[in-house]
Amino acid sequence: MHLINPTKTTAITTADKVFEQMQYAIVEGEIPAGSKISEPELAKRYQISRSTLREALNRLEKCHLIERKANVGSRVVSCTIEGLLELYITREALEGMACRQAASNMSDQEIDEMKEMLKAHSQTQELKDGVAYYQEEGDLDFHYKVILGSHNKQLIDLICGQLYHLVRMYRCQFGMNSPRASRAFNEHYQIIQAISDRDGELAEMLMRRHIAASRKNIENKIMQQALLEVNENK
Amino acid sequence: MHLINPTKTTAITTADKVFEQMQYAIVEGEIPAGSKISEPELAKRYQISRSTLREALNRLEKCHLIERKANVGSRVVSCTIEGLLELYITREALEGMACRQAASNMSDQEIDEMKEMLKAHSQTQELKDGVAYYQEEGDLDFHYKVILGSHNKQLIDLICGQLYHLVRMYRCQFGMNSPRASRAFNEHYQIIQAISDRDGELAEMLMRRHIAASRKNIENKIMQQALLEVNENK
DNA sequence: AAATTAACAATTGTCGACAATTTTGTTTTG
DNA sequence: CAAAACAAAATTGTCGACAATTGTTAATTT
Repeated sequence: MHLINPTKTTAITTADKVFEQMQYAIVEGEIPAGSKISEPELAKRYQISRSTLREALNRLEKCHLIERKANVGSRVVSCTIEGLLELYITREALEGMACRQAASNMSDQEIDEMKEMLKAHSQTQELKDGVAYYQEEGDLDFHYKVILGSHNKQLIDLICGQLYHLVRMYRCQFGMNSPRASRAFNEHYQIIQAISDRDGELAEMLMRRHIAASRKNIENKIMQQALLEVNENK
Repeated sequence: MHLINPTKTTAITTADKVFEQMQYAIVEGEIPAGSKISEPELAKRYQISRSTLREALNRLEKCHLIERKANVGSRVVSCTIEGLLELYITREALEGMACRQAASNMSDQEIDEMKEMLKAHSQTQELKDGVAYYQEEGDLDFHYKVILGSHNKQLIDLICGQLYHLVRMYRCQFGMNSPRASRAFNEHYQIIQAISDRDGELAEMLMRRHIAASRKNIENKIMQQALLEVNENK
């Protein structure tokens, strides 16, 4: 998954590096969701000046991982259920369109590569029955390829550059490395087929259903979790 | 149009104010599209330090009006035809979904207000036959109301906070304050009707067609312009 | 005692200076 | 003469200090 978790990153400046570190820390909850950010404290922790830290904070704000108020300060975004649903609605719109565009704009070679990737993932999944691996890495990998396949810079930047950090954060914080793998796999296969057939309308529809299904799956999981907690407390 | 061009803004800090000034300057082409940004020069022009200017630049980058490269500097984005089309494709996806959500989430009162706004615009249009006014202000106003009506913070932030500055920039730079007013008006009316009927599916479809029509209109206009230039040069 | 005000501490915003990098122009070399 | 290597100038990135604002605690007033 070099696209999301690259060992060799494009980070040039120290602000970039701190940005990446903080990004992981926030996504994984090491810096807790909803917590206030103290500039002096973090500057000390990362051994940089406040100016550099603020530069990093600006980038975190760009991908919606923190929120700033003038003269008050920054907070890590909090992971609410409403926020999660809003995020998935937005993904449905953007990735659906990206998928439609991919059906028009991907080269034959790109399509072939994606088919092979899916084949490889299917084997890996069977061998290790490593559901977690497939769901986490494979799913993201698939979506990334489709988005990039749209060849639409605006869409690519919005989804990959901004939304997906939030997506990963929600996945981590709500502990969603979970199943739906086999069904998702079939859905992926159908989507590639539609792209391969250059059927943009169908491709968009399938991608939207795929994401909507994922959203509903999560909704159910959260419902169950809530019910469980109610039962424990009585 | 207080939503886009508020007399009383929420700008608190000086970086905010400079950001707003530069935003207008870029949208209206006073700072030319594609031009390099010299931090020392602009800091002098706005009578602020470079740190403050860089804070403003970060916000401009957030709404995609400038692009930065590490150790190289910032450039104002350039208005290309491909960029324009990509922008409209993205709008189609996002505003379509926002419209679907608006059909679910707008209150009856909000819907009534929007109906009245449209009525007012229709009268203004007839009286002054001020096509330009309607197209420029009225159209943006309508779209804003729908987007806000989605009650989806993610969508609202993406569209209003980021995309629309670019939309205005393209409109300014390509000189698109032009007709399509009467047809657009009917389309607006149909969309409100669908929202009022709580028919999200139809509302989304109509909004997408509305934006796609606008995109095709622009495509044609650019085609003609290109043809004109070819004829002049021979 | 509760509420208001006043002083204080802490945090954020802004500034000017220095360090690192890129760009430009010149010189050198083949 | 073209290309590569070097030197100088300009630009960006980073730093620490000061100014302005906010949040908190203590004192005052009703």
